[in-house]
Amino acid sequence: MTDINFSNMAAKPDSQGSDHPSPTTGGRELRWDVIELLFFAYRDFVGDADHELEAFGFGRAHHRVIHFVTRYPGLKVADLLDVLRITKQSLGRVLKQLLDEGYIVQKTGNNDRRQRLLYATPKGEALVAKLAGLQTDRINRAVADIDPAGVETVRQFLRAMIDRDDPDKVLETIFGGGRKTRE
Amino acid sequence: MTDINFSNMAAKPDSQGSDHPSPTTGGRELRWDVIELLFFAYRDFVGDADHELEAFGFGRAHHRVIHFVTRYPGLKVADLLDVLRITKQSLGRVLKQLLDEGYIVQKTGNNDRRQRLLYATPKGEALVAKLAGLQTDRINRAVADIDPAGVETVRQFLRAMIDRDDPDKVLETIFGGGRKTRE
DNA sequence: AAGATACGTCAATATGACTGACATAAATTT
DNA sequence: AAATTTATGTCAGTCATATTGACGTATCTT
Repeated sequence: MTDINFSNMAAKPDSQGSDHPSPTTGGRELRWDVIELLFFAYRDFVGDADHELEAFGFGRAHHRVIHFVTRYPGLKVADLLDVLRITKQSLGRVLKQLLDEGYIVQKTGNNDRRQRLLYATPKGEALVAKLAGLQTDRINRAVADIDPAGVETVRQFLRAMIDRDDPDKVLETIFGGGRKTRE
Repeated sequence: MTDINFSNMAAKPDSQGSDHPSPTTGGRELRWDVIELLFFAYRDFVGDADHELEAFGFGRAHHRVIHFVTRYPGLKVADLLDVLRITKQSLGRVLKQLLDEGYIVQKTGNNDRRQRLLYATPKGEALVAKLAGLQTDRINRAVADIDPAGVETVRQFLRAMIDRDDPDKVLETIFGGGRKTRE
């Protein structure tokens, strides 16, 4: 068992305690605590799904694709590229696998027949629901001691952490009634 | 301009509105909203640093290493592996680059001379402070409309999202006075 | 002296990302 | 009708980050 009690690890001078005091570095208030909490929270949050995905031979990329396709049926390839902030080529391989293995189907657009609208199959939806269930469990544990108003504050915080300058379609939906791009 | 107003994208039946009502899927309450907010919030959060890192020829892996070394001086290689949840080999290359380019130095442990304790150089600290500054700006914008009690709720939420079963050294520090592993 | 530990490194591999180029079909503009 | 643009798919090559497994060396522990 590696030696335990931080014989080496000195607490940084500017980080006087360890918790929430927003230490300063060079006169600037840096939110080390929130930065690190976000890192660890997200690490463990995606870890839930990662574990499960291994059993399917999928990775995080597959999860992101099938998740958003399930949630926003009829998503176009171009929309997905916006949301995931990856390139067509990166998406291509992952999407092809999900199509080949029957998690997603494509339908030609009605108005524009160049478009391939994406829909999750029941198989795909089941996988997404399973993964979302794991993540929901974690969220529920996390908000167990937080009242509804507090949970709304958490949502407000997360929403405010997101760039709003050029929202993609999914974000417009999330931020509800955005209609920024047209009246 | 791609067609705007969701001519294709049907809102999922179980997601009646778009915002916070915690829709249900198959009788189970799934927190789609928080799941997606976490995805977008983290995407944009790390995006800040990613941009800056390009100028240095570094990636996210470098950031994580130099960040934790700066914040917890004297961190051992083994500790870093615990925190980052990667393998020695993955860490090796990144760490070597940071050493070679003078962002980090190693010192032999006093008690145990097998250990290589890691310390950030001023150059390394400057980079970390710069990146943390960007992330702090985003956090500050996000909490601008949230009162101190609300910010504390956000911290509470993030802390509760983190696995506590086998905390590494850094987490023990963050969770302050944990001392779980020994009296 | 023997064994365990901390670290470094080698080889081979996988995944997810990238750029740039090019092809096709369908829509739009001229 | 012809030219252009758009939406998508794909090819080739590359890069960064991660993996497992094996092995070596110095050092600490037993």
